[in-house]
Amino acid sequence: MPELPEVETIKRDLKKAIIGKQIARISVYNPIVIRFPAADVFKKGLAGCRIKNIVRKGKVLILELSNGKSLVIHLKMTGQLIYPGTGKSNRVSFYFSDGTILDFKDQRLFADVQLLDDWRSLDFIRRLGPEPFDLRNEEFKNKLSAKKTKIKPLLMEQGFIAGIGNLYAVESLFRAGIHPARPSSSLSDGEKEKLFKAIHGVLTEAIQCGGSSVDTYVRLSGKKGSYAAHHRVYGRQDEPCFNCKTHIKRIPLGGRGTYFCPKCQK
DNA sequence: AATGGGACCTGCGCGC
DNA sequence: TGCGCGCAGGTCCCAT
Repeated sequence: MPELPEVETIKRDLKKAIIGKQIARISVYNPIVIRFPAADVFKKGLAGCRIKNIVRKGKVLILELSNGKSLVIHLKMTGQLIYPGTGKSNRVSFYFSDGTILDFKDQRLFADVQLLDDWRSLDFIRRLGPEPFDLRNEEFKNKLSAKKTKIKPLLMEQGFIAGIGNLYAVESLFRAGIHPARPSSSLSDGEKEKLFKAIHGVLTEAIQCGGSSVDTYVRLSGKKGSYAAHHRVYGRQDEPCFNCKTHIKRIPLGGRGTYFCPKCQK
């Protein structure tokens, strides 16, 4: 699932590949994924634009265009951007004036794209919490103290902190040795700091690896990210903990599969 | 007010 | 072999 490290990887890949390129035309194979505006307006609004800059906010990817508008893309779970593409996308293909193609694909039809005048005024963006790498330890501690919610669903809340999903929430909590169902406010100062460092460590390493290719995630080139080999708990139900050999448990929390070591995480 | 659960979707793996 | 079911999860929406 594309979370912060995966979207950041795609952003960096895109920056190297398509900055300055001009969109000549667009093919829409399934208009449902175009959230705004209507498909014909979307196509007309993009034709002739150049890609000026690419930004990431949480899990959202923003392509800033030469006409001042922005293409806002959320990959949700199975969205993919492929470049150079073939035009054989199941959702949308962007044809550049140099003949190359950017394919936007999606298996489950959850991902969406929209063409906006001002991406900063989009509700979802405005409600986002701080970027993990912009957040300071002290601030993070205060935010945790103010909440009584279970820590794992809280970390996945985009309005609390931006970009963390199920996978990186459980990996961070394992590293910090914290049980995922602990109330946020019950964490000691030391635990809060440990968690802060764990989040930074996990996200940093995942970005260095180009993300985690579980399910359908691939980089812009179509190649996989390599961080899945470093997962310590995610998807490892009933397998032995790398630290203590205890079997990894899976419980539903926040409606999602939550993996943890019952011995290492208290 | 905060929290939990279902809906949205489709491919895959499992058990019978 | 083949079918049906559960699961995967980001976000929105509704109910409690």
